[in-house]
Amino acid sequence: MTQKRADVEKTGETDRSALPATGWAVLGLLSFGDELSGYDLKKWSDRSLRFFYWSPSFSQIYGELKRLEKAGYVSARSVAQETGHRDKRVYVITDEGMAAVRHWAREAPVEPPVLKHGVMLRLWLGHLLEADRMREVLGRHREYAETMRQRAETDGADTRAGEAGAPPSLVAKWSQRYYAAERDLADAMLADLTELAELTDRDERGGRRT
Amino acid sequence: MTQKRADVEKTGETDRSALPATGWAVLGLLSFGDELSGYDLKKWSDRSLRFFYWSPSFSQIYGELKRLEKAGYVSARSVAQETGHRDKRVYVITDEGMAAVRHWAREAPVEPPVLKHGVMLRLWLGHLLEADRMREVLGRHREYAETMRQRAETDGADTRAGEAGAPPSLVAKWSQRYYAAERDLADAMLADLTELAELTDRDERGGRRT
DNA sequence: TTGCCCATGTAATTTGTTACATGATTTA
DNA sequence: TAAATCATGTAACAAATTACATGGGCAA
Repeated sequence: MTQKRADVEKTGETDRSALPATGWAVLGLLSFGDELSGYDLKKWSDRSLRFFYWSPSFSQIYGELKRLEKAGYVSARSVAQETGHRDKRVYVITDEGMAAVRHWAREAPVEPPVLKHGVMLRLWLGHLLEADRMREVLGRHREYAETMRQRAETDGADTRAGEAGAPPSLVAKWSQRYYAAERDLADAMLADLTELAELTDRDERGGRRT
Repeated sequence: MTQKRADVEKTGETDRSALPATGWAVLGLLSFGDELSGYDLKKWSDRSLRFFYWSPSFSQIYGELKRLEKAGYVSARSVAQETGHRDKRVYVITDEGMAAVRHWAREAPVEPPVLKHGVMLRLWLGHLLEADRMREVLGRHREYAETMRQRAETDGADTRAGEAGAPPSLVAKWSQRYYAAERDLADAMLADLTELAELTDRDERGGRRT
């Protein structure tokens, strides 16, 4: 029950290479080389990061960009829009930024995956639920997983920005398989539920209890 | 790109049935009927919730318990310890608490799962990594998944507190399968990596480029 | 003429973490 | 005698969300 203690010495200096994971994620998007606005980054993260690492909100992306700029990892410029649109602020990764992400990707310890599975949280409370509600929730989740799988498939090409017809990246492939597995897991649980119902049914008929 | 807007009317009243998911998780633990301390809850959540819904920190559990008590969903009493230990504060769910979780489990909309997969975040940055680092990270993740699978198996009996030899709950089964799938997904990616290396190798020998 | 898309950002709030304080008991 | 376990809690901070402000263009 040890409360984790960071093994960082507490010198008064702020570690400039320290960023929250979201910061690395945003810098990672930029590391593919394009000059992008906060808005672009949000859209792109919705069709890439989203499948394996949640997509940050607009305000967070804007915040991270500011932090990255201050750290010297990205540089920004304003571009005027053709039509009456508001000016756009676009960002590119700097050499220092590139070196920093590379270093992070190669050296930083990998945190274990975080899973917050709302569906299972409900089903875990099975003693408070009717079987029908369980089936309903599971059915919906099955559809969600299948939809995500399809999206991972179609958006997979986007992972390498631009490059049309590029082969799906390893992670894009992983995502497709992950959501396929999630769908199959839902099916398996649905089957478990049916089996359980049959057992109960038989027991009731026979007047037995296990 | 719609910024989500809660469909709750903004009457000045605070909705007493509103709780963060963590609050429901803690109340859920208590809904199994035992009288437990914050410390107990943390330990138990580490071997149940953890597998499908992250385990809150001590301080959070203590905070949530306070909130639940204020809402009337749990009641607390202090019990003296035999030996010199500090007094223990134990909690039981109230009837209102029971009604509230039940209602939540049955009616509340189910949020989609949240996944933050640090491992994939690294591998997604494959253009900055050597194949060896990728293998290393994946190998470690494979071991992590296998360990979690085993723990889900052994801790599964704990899901229904007490009841020795109780059959594994649906969710315990799901967790075991989930981590087995996670392990297999790592193996599949490792295989993809090998295949990719072979292709590159062949191309280099033949002097071709695809 | 309603509502969505583009576009950027601030403010307020909530959620969650780590560090720290305290202290007795048991185990290696 | 060092460490881990039991036990509860506060304070400071970090991370992330929602709400809000602003405003033009475009499609149904």
